[in-house]
Amino acid sequence: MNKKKQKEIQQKVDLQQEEKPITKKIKKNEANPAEEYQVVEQMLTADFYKVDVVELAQKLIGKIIARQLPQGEVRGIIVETEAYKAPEDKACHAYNNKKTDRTKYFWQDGGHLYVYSIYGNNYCLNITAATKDDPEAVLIRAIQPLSFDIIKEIRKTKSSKLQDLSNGPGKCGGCLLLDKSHNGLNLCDKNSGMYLIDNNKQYDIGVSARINIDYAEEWKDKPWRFYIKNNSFVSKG
DNA sequence: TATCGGATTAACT
DNA sequence: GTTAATCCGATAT
Repeated sequence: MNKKKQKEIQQKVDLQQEEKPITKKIKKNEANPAEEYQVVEQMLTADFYKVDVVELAQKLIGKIIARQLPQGEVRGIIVETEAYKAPEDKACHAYNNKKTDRTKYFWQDGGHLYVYSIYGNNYCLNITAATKDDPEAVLIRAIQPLSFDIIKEIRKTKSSKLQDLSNGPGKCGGCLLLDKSHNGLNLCDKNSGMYLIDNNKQYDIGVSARINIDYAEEWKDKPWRFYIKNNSFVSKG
C-alpha cells in the first residue's frame, strides 16, 4: 500500500471519529463517512403511521426512505420533518377541512403520499398520519443520501456540496423523482415501488418552529419541526 | 457565507 | 391575475 493511499484512509478515519457534520471536505464520488445507520431490512407497516401527526413526524426521523427506479434503488435517511395538522392548523393546506383536487390526498389512512408542487419546478413529499378521517401529514424537509451515485445522476445541481443534493423539501422530491402522479401512493404496499425501512440507530433530535409559514398566525410558532442535531443535511431554513 | 432576484406552473380567487 | 410549506445561480463580503 502506498503512502498516498494510507493518508486517504487515515483522513476518512479521522472524519468518522470527529463525528462532525459533513462538510465540503468530502470530494466528488467519495464515500460519505457519516453513512452510519443500523438498518433492519424491515419495511415499516401500516400501524407505524396510525398515530398523531406530531408523533409521526418525530418517529420518521432517522428512518430510511427508499424508492425503486430503473437506475436502481434510491435511499436516504430522513433527517428533517414538519407536522401539518388540519383542520385546526392554519399552516396546513387542508386547514378548516378545505378539500380540493390538490388537498384531497390528506384524507387517506396513514402511510400514503401527498405530493404538491410549488414555485413551478418543485415537488414536496408528505406522508399522511393517523386515519383517513384525520387530514394530517408530515412534510419531509431533508434527507441524507445513501445512494449518492444515483442521486447525483438524478439531481442536476451544479453545486459541489453534497448537502445541496437534498437539504430542502423540493430537493427531496427531486432525489426521489416524485411528481403529482405519486399522490395517493401507499408506502405499505410492496408493489408501489416506494417504502420506508426501520433504523435502530438512536439520534439526538432537535425541535423548532416550522419554516416559512409566517401566514399561519398563532400556529406558526408550534414546535412541530424535528431534525437530527448536527447533521449537515438539515436545511437551515 | 450571506443576500438577492429570476425561474416557472398548478392552484386558487 | 396572484400566490406559493422553494431552488438555483450570481454577486458581494
